[in-house]
Amino acid sequence: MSDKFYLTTAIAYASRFPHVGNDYEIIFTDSIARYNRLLGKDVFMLTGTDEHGQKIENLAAENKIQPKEYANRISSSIIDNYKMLNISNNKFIRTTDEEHEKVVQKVFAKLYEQGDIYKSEYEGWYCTPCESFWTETQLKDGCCPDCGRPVQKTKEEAYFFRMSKYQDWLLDYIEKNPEFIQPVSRRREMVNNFLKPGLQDLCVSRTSFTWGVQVPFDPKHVIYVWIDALLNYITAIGYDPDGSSEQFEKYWPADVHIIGKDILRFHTIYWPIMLKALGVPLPKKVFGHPWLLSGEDKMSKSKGNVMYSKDLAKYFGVDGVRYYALSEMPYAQDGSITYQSLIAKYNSDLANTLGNLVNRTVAMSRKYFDGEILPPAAVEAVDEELRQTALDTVPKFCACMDEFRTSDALDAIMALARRSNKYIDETTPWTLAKDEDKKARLGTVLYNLLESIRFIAVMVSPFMPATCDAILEQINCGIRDFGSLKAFGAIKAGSKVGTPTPLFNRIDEVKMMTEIEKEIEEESKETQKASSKKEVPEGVAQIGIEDFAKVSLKVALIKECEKVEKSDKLLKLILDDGEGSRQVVSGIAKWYRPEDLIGRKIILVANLKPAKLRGVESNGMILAADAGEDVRVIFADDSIPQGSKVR
RNA sequence: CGCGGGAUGGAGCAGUUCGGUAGCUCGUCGGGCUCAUAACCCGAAGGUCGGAGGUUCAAAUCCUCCUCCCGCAACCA
Repeated sequence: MSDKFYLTTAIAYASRFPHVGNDYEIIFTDSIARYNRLLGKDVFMLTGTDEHGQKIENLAAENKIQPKEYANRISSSIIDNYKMLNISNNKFIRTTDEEHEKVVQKVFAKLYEQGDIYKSEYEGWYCTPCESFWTETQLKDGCCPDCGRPVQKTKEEAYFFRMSKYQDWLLDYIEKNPEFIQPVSRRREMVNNFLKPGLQDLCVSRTSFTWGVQVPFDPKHVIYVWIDALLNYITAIGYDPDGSSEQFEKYWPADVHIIGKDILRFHTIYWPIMLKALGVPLPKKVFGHPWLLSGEDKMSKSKGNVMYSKDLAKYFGVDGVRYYALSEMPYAQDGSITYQSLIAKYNSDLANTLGNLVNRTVAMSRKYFDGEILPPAAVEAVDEELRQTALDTVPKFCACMDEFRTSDALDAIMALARRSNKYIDETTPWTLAKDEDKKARLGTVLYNLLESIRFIAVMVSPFMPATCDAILEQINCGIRDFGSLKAFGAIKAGSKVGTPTPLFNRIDEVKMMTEIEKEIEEESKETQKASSKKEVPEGVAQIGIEDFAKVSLKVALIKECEKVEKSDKLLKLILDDGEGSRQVVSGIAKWYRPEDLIGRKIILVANLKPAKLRGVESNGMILAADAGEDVRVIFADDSIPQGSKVR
C-alpha cells in the first residue's frame, strides 16, 4: 500500500522570529498535508527548527544567556506562531533534540569510517573581531556578514565530505528522474551551475565556534550546518545507522521536501549525496517554492516592510492570511503582498463571493422554510449545470493540488462559488417564495445550493480549515469526507440549517488603511527608541584607540574611473592619495556611474593588503555607508587636500 | 558571448508542449435584481500578445536578431 505521504518543510533557523514571507512555506506545506489527509492518505508532516551555529551562539552572548536558552525562546515562539496559523504538523523537530544529536554523531562517524569524510585544511575568510570563519559565498559586500568588517584569508583544520565522488552518479540520477527537482527551470540551474562544472568537496566541520554537535572522535570540531540540519528529515522519524525504527521504514522516502528556492542547492545536491553515501533511498521530490515579497521587495527590517502573520491575522483572520498566501502565489514566480491587495482579495473572494453565498443561502433557507432542508424533488434543466460544475470541480481541484498549484485549485473552487451565486439569479428563489405551488421547486433550489456549498466547504478545508468548519456548521451538515464528493446530493433532507453568520466581514479599505498606518507609525517609533538605546552595533566588539590607530585613513582624489569588465558590481578607480597614483577596485558599480565619481574626494583605507578582484589589482578600499539596501560613498570636502590623514 | 526564467487590455495571471476566433480574476462604465455582507447577476469598453525580421494559406505560439526585467553563478578589500 502506497497510501502514506511524508512531507517536510525546511527547518527554520532559530535566530529570529519569522515573518509572513517565511510563514508562506509552512502554510503551503500544511495545505498539501491536509489535502492528502482528505484523500485518505496516512500523512506525516514534519517541521522544526535549526538551532545550532555561530549566529545563535553570538545572539545568545549578546543577550547574556545560554545558546540553548536563546534557541528555546525563538523555537517556542515559532511553535506558537504555527499553532496560531492552524498548522497540522505531526512532529516538530529541534536540532538540539538529544535523539537527533546522537544520530548526527553516528552518521558522521560512519561516513568518516567509510572514507566519505576526510580531514584536511579549510581555506576561508576570517573575521578577527568576530573570531569567525566565513565561506566565500557567505560574505556580504566582501566583508563579514555579521559585523561588516573586512575579513582575511586563513586556514583551519576541518573535515570534508567527498562530494566529487558521487557527482556523476547524481547527474545521472537527476537526468533519469526528471520529477526529482521541482520547478523544472530550477533543475537546469542546478545542473548547469553546480553539477556540470564539477562539485567541490563540502566542508562539514568547524573549530571556530562550539555551539553545535561535536564530532564524536575529535571534540574540538563541531559538525557544520549541512550534516546536522539536513539529517532532521530522517532522524525525526527514527533513522539510525544501526537500525531504524518502524516509523522510518514506513514513511521514508519522503514524498516531498518543500523548501525555499534559495536552498534548493543543498537539498538537490548535498542531501542526495549524503543519503547515497549512507545507503538510504532518496526523497521522491524536492520542491523549491518561490518567495512572497512585500510589494516588489524582499522583506527586511532595514526596509521596514516586514509583515508578521500574527499582525495580519488580527485584521484578516488566520484563514484570510492563509487564503491570501495560497491564492496569490503563482506557481514558480515570486508573489507579492501588500495591505491593499490583501484587502482587495479578501473582499472580493472571501467576503463577496464565498461568504455572501453561504450567508444568503442559509438566510433564505431560514426565511422560507424555517431552516428545514427539503428533498430535491422538483428538478429543472438549470439545476444540471450547477450540479455538473460542482462535480467537475473535484477532479480539477485534485489535478491542481497533485502538482502543488494551490492558487489554481482555489480558483477552481471560487469558480464554483460564482456559479452558485449565478444559480440564485437564474432561479430567483424570492419569486418562487411568493407562489405557494412552487414550494417544492424552491426547496429543490435551496437543496442544490446547500449541497454545492458543501462541496466548496470540503474542498476548501486544506486551505482554510476553520472556514470549512464554520460553513458546515451553518449548513448543519457533518458529511465532509472526500468520497462524498463523488456524487451530488449527500446532504440529508429533513435536517435544519444553522444560524446565518457572516464568515468574512467586508473590510472598508480606507478605514483599515488609516488604522494600519497609525499602527505602523507607532511601531516604528518604538523600534527607533529601542535601537537608539543600544547603539553598540550587533556583533561588533569594542576596540581600543590603539586598534583604530592601525588603520590608515587618507583623503584621496578620484582621477579616473571605469567599470571592471565582465563584472556587475566592480568599479576600477585611479586615486591620487597625495603621494602618487594608486588603483583601487570597489563594489559600487550598482550605485555609481564612473562619471559621477571622477574629480571627487573620498576617504581611503590606505594600508589594506593588496588583493585581486576579478583579476584586477586593488590597493586599499574606499569608505562607503550601507543605507538600507543602497550603498553611498562617503565623500570628503573638496577643500581638504589629498593625502590628508583622517582620524 | 557563464546558466536559466520572464515581458499578453489599468493591475495580477493563463494560453506557447502538438501554429488556426486572445482567456480568467480584479478594476472601470452601463444595465438588472432585492434572498444576502452597498453584496449578487448580465452587458460593454479596453490588447498591433516587449521590438525588428523570417517560415507559413495562417504566428502570442516555430526560427533569427535586438531591448528591458528577474533568479542562479562569478564578483563586492
